[in-house]
Amino acid sequence: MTTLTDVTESATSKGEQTRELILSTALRLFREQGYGKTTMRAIATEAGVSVGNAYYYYSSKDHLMQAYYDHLQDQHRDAVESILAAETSFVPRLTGVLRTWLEVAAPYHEFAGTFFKTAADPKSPLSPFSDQSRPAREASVEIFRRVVDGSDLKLPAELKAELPELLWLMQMGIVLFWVHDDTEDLHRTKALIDRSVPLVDRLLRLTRIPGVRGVVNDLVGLIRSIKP
Amino acid sequence: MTTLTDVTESATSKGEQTRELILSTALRLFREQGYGKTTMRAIATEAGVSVGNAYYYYSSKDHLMQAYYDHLQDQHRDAVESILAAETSFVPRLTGVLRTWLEVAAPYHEFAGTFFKTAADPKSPLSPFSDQSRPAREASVEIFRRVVDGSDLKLPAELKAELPELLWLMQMGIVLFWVHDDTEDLHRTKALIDRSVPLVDRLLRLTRIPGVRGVVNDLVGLIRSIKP
DNA sequence: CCGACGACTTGAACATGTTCAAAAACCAGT
DNA sequence: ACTGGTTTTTGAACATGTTCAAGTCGTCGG
Repeated sequence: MTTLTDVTESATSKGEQTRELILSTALRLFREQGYGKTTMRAIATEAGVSVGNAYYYYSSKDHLMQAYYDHLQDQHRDAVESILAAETSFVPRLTGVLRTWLEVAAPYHEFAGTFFKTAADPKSPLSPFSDQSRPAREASVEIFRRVVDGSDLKLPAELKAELPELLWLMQMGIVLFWVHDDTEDLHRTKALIDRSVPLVDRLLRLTRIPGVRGVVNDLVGLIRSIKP
Repeated sequence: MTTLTDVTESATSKGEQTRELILSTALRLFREQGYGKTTMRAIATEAGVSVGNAYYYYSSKDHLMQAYYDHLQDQHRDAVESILAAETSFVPRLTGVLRTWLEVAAPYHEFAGTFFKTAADPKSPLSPFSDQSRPAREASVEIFRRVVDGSDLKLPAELKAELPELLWLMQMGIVLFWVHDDTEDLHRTKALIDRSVPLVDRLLRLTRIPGVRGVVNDLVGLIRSIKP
């Protein structure tokens, strides 16, 4: 299991070291006092650099969040590996991947609200639909593609091709639920995952019924038509 | 069809007049130059009051958006009346209600991005899931309840009871799509509405198939369990 | 008319994200 | 070691949302 300070591990050149120092300081402060209460001045002071220097490496406070998000993605990708290697049935694969996200993101739960606030702005590079977050998005969809491909699911090809993106969308929904979930130990979000995944599984198996098939095809067609 | 300046119609006391003046000035500037570029100072100057005075009536810039949102809701509720009165089949009823939203909100399309940015913050009173926006949300769900109840849809009772909230959620999704839609004349969002509504209709009719019925019941159960 | 009380209004002051011109540090190439 | 250029660093200045102590106005009981 990786930790936060890992971000400094791969530091090499002088400039890179400063960059990583600023990032890890920022993330620590975000975690300790929340995003809103953490000022750029505080980040700079704690990191032992000037305000302007922080802006030299991160052109805005939001970009520090972007960096955090990328870091989170990496952690999730790594943490999910063992599940994808060991498990072959669809339900535990998907459940595992989604619950792993919760674990990885847990330390930042409170701060995540502000993150998604920024991400909701279509003009922000942090928007999950923006061009700039395409790499992160595709990396995330890739995880779900592996969930599907490595499982015992039998599905019509067109649906199987779209499914990873749909699961990614499902995760977006769960994340939205998560940021609003202030129950102890996040048990409502966990319950949502544990109950919705089997439901998805049953829904997918329903596509064998002829009457359902036509609707699903239209649905896939609709999704294709609105995607780009 | 009501217009923006209507907000001043019901003005009575001195204070109320100033309040409405500030709001209409703010909305005009938001529309003309976007939310970000409109400063509180500009609003105050244009309205002929001091900055502090604007804060006396609206405790933050976000609250001016909240007020805008309420205004939008009212307009939508009124504009939808004729459709609900004239039409009895489900598809045109729902399509009409959704497209009417587009028309009412159109002048604020660009500014809406910023609106949903704020609304995405779980701690913001503008969040569609917050306590403070409960009245607006319930009013909106009420519209969809009328869409369902006044239509020729035949559905199992449990599903019919949950459907209005599901349609409200669908509208949230469409709005999310809308804020990202920068095509000419919003034709992608319109296409989404025109194609997804018949699909929803067909999906709902599928619930008559016994195999589907069980899954739908579980789905309704899941939704109920996570609602409060 | 007086005074007092609340509603309203003001603008300067504050906090914080961001910019930028200048200084410092660093790094060849000679 | 010197010089020219590039990278990095600095901190003061700026823009803008927000607060607040003080002022003004309107009204109502006496």
